[in-house]
Amino acid sequence: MRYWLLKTEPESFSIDDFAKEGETLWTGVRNYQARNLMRDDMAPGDKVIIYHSSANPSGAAGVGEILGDKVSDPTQLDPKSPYFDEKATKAKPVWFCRKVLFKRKFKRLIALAELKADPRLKGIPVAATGNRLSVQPLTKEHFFRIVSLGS
DNA sequence: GCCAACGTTGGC
DNA sequence: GCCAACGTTGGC
Repeated sequence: MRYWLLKTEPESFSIDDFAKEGETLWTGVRNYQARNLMRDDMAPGDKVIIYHSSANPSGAAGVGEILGDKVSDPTQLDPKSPYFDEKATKAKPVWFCRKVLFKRKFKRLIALAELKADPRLKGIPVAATGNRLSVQPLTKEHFFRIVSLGS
């Protein structure tokens, strides 16, 4: 089993939206490295930290779990979607997503400043300068440290 | 709103 | 294949 961090902008999809919906297709990833991680390296049962980006403050908001196999991202075929990709076809999709199950919301948001300051989270990708990847691998230790900070 | 960091595009 | 220009992300 692997552990991941998934970024979302709470203005468009927050941990509360996620809690309300219960499960969601994690669409809209449009970066090849992030896509490859979602498509090739995720597996059902993997655990994810939901991270609020471009927020006040930004930080870790809760936990989810990967459900099922990779899925063609339906937004790439929708001309009305901001994620529409004219190079993609139904037969040859370019972008993939996963269904993610809501597990829980943290008792408090663990702000980025706190993630950066925690010695047990040394080396965590989201704290690195300029790291824009929206899907990031986490070590088991880092994952459980964040969970314990949020419990 | 600023700007640093990074990814992508496209000319050559 | 190099690299400058440009667009985007995302913290502050």
